[in-house]
Amino acid sequence: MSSRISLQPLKTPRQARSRATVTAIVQATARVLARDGYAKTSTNRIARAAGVSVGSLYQYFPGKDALVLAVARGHAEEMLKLLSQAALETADAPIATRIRALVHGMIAAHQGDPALHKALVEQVLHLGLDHMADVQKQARALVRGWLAEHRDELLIDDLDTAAYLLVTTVEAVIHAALFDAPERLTEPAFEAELVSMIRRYLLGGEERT
Amino acid sequence: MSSRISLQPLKTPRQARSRATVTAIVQATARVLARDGYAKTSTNRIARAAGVSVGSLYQYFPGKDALVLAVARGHAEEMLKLLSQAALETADAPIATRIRALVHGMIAAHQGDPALHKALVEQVLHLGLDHMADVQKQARALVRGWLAEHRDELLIDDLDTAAYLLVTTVEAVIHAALFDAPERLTEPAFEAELVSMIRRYLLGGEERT
DNA sequence: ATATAATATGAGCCACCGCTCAGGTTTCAA
DNA sequence: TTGAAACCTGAGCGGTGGCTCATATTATAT
Repeated sequence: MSSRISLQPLKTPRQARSRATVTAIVQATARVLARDGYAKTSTNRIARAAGVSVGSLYQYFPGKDALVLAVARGHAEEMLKLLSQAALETADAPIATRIRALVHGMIAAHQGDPALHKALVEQVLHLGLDHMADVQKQARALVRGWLAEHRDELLIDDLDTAAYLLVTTVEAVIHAALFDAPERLTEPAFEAELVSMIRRYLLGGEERT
Repeated sequence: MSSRISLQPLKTPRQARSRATVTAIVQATARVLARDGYAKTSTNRIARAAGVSVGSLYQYFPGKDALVLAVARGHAEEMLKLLSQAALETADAPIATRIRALVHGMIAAHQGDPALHKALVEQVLHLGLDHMADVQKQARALVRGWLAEHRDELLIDDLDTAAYLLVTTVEAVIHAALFDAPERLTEPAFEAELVSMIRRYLLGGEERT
């Protein structure tokens, strides 16, 4: 199913000039993706937006997919950093607070450039998730570790499945909202409800919302 | 953003022969979508797979998108039917049972043709969700009504937000699993965990999984 | 200063895609 | 039986997209 074609950059730039070219191309990819959406994103367009010729583009990237993947990887790593940072900052806070912080962070991270996120979700599905498998694995490991810290306070037993479910749920729900009603992401009610779903899943409790 | 172009079929077939052609085309669309994925799906391919000429195709559908939408709509309505049916069949059962039945039904419905579902998710994102908005609205209304039936037993207050969150979560989680690990859908642990997340969200409770 | 490697250019090839249209075949009603 | 309407056909048009390659420019090493 998933192509085994390498999507890694081809030649690694040696001079400062070419390194600038490469970053310009990646940034342009993000811009075009955000502005024109998936369908209208072409290598020629990207090259033009980067102020670079198509030839240069193909000197460093094997094709369109590699570019998109590069952008997607960058963003995924941003998310990952954000996640671990939020976990660190709330290290001593009660669990409920930590949950809120994590969910809030994830939602906030998607506010920035919704159009880009939409295009990326679309494209990543198209390319196949296996190219992002490692990043997702890291995210799950992070959450799993965090669940383990609070193990005795939690209702769940199977930490692996729980971590998978949590990561998937938060990501998927945010993405879904992004697509069919971006303004919902800013509504406090939405965030609060997602938080309380997770909180009750992990902690139980009879308190109403 | 979203095109206002009508995606309805153009001419309505009058003779039995042409009705057969139309259904053959729609079915072929589903097959090609499932087999070749979004990228390689073209009108010529669909026509060939349907044993029909492109010309015939364009006599009944304004374009590629209309075809995909027709398939997507069909599947969405199947889901809807399945949902309301499951709700009816468990009308007198305790809530926990109903939750399990609904989740199980949704998961089971995606077992059939995972590849087709993948392609559809991809395509629907690509076309814009607004074309499916009515179906999703119906689904939310259904769940909302079902929540209202049990209102006094539930911890939630804002039924609308809850319904939105529930529909989105179940759909999104299933789709996510479909993409990065289809076999997970068959694991009982996965289903059980999703069920208990929802159960505790709605009912609270301290019982462990 | 000069040779060599690294980098950049962009017109254009080829393959494919959505879609049309002029002309054939089948069905139906009178 | 016959004419009109419904239906089907498929070569091919216009367009685009991914990608290459012959050539030009710039950096580096000696």
